[in-house]
Amino acid sequence: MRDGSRTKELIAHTALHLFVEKGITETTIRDIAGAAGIAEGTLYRHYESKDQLAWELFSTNYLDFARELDRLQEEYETLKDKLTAMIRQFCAFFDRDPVLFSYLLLAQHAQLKKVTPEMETAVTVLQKVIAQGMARREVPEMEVELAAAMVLGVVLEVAIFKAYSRITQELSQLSETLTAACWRVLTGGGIS
Amino acid sequence: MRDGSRTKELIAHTALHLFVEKGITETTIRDIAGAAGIAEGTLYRHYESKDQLAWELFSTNYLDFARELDRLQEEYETLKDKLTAMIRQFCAFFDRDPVLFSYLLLAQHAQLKKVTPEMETAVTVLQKVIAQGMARREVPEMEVELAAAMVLGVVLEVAIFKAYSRITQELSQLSETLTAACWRVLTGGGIS
Amino acid sequence: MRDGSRTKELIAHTALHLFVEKGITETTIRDIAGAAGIAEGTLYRHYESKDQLAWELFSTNYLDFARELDRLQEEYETLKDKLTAMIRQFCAFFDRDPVLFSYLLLAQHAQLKKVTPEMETAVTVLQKVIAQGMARREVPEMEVELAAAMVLGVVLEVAIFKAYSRITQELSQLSETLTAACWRVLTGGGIS
Amino acid sequence: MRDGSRTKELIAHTALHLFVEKGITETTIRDIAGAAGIAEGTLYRHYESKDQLAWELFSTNYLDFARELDRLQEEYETLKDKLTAMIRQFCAFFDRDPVLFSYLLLAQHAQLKKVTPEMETAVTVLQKVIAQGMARREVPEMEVELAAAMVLGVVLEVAIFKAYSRITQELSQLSETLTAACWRVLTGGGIS
DNA sequence: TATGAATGAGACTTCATTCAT
DNA sequence: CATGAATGAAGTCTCATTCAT
Repeated sequence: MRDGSRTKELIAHTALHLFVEKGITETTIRDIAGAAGIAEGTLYRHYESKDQLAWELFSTNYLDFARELDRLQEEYETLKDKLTAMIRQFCAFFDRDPVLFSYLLLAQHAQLKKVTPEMETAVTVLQKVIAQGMARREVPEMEVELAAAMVLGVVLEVAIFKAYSRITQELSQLSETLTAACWRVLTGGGIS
Repeated sequence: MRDGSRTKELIAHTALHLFVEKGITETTIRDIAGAAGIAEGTLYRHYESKDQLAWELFSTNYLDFARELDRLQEEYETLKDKLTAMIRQFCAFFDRDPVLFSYLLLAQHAQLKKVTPEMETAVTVLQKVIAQGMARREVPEMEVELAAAMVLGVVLEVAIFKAYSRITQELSQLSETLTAACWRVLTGGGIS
Repeated sequence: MRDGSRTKELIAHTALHLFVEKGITETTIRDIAGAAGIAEGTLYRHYESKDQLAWELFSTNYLDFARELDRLQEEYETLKDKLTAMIRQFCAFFDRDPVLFSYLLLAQHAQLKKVTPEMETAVTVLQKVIAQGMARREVPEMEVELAAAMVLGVVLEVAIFKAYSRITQELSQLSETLTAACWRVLTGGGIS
Repeated sequence: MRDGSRTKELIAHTALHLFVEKGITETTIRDIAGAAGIAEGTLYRHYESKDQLAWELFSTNYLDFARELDRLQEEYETLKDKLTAMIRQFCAFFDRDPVLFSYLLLAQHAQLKKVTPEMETAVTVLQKVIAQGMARREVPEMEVELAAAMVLGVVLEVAIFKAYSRITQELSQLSETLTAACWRVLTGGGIS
């Protein structure tokens, strides 16, 4: 009652889980309020609308993660080190909060329309890093977008498999395997 | 009756596009009827419900594609040939109807719950093929699910990039590049 | 079911009465639907929203009445004849549908904001007619708006008294009395 | 306590303006609190409810004004003098606080239901005064309610025009003109 | 007295679905 | 088979009011 920000976090947490479980549109305000143990109207003291709640949940984490990745890659010199660190970070992020990851994944299609091109995302960071690596002759030249797509695909799809429990190990345990695979994708089959 | 089945296809086609454009839940029966130039009630002559329409659109194509892949892989002996053919097929499928591909992608989250484990999907086919390849010592042993995830990721994410116009080439033109990348992922960096 | 326009009229009629009885904001969609014997959703097949219903009810009749008055005044030459006819018409309008009149009165404050200046209203017609009468030297010069206000006030307030049952006679029976009073207001007390 | 009554007046003042600007139902407690710079709950320290606030605003001023008029008319002997004084007073009232006048006007429809017949209003005072004038043979006999309606209409509608800025002069400047017009209405066109 | 987070009834509106024509 | 007006359950959101601080 005194601490409104606690309520806001409670709503965010509850909504995130329900969104992932049932889908955003399929989750009703009543669902969220009920699960959070608050009144329906209370939600609107903290979020303007359901859409805005979904967007805030998405943008905050999506953009924050990109910033985190960018800060991280700057600490390293080579593409190989950058990539290693980024994938390690990605795995840690997933393991820390798989539900959040799932949300980012499922919300993408709807929310990405609101992401303006100047916003930095994990994709743009990855492309930038790969482009630099090519410029440094670390890896052979190829279309940057294609390279980024393939690298991203390797990591993302494994995470998706994990989210669907098709893979059982912690993602962090696979970090090196993923890095190696990505590196092979980028280096075009030369000796790693 | 000929006219009737034409109407059904018209509905399917229109719905598919609207579903991709706006999302399934966000697309109303009125939207579909309006865009298809038919009355709202008419849709129910051809589909039991909106859910059933969405499901039919998904299952038909999702499962058909898996069957197609399976039939194809049987024509080849080695994993490498199987993979090459499957990826070629995947790219052709995408290029033939990118909207349909987008639909399968977006419908996944909601519809996959209705896919029973015994149904054969592209994922199961891929896993089966990879498992055989490992048994045949074509590629080194590793967790099949992990291998499948990585291979799938490479191909799928490139398709997604293409769907978002982040990549401009036709997917079929990238077929060999993708196959090579997947192969490197699987073979652990040995000489291809 | 076949004739949608009948339903629309039913809604209009029901809403009008409820709006007058309870006020616009105080009347709910459920009230209207219940009183009209239709489902709540049905209202939205005929009106975009409650606001639009209130506006259509207002504008149609308000503007129509002005047009009617204008057509009428054109049939006469002198201000006196025009005024006589207009007041007679006003009284007939009131007697024909007192509820409609009450609605126009009560909706004014909220709806008049949406009336653009170029729209012709009873007020503008009255001002025009009085201005012409002054130009023709039928009545002494004075500020047109002031003259119009006073004439309108005489007629309108009597109608309001009637609407509140403070006056019991039919308005049409008072038509001549009102005309005479208005004329005295305009002519500044000279011999009529 | 001094501070408290100041807060109450602040609320009254703020609410009055918002009520006129947006309508009573359309004005929320939050609107009022926000505009007055107080918390939402504070309003309830001074008024039982929003309805009671609206009613107090109305009844106080509406009834006070009637009392004022009544006291005033008693100071004069003849209808003509009474009327002159009352109209002068009305104009002064309007010019002093046009927003308050607008509020009384717009609140009428909703609040008048709560006005019991024994309460003295401006209308009853006017009727009483006119009835006396007729009894004194100052003006010809006619239905008192009708006479009152017409006189009231002249004055009220001019005020309304002024409130809508269709008339620009101060109402007090029109006081004599209005009195003369009303007199002509009452005297049936005889010599003023 | 003042605050403002919380409440919850209820308002408006949407939309999948039905059915008489 | 086609139509489209009608339905009514359910969803989102508002807002007067309460109450712990």
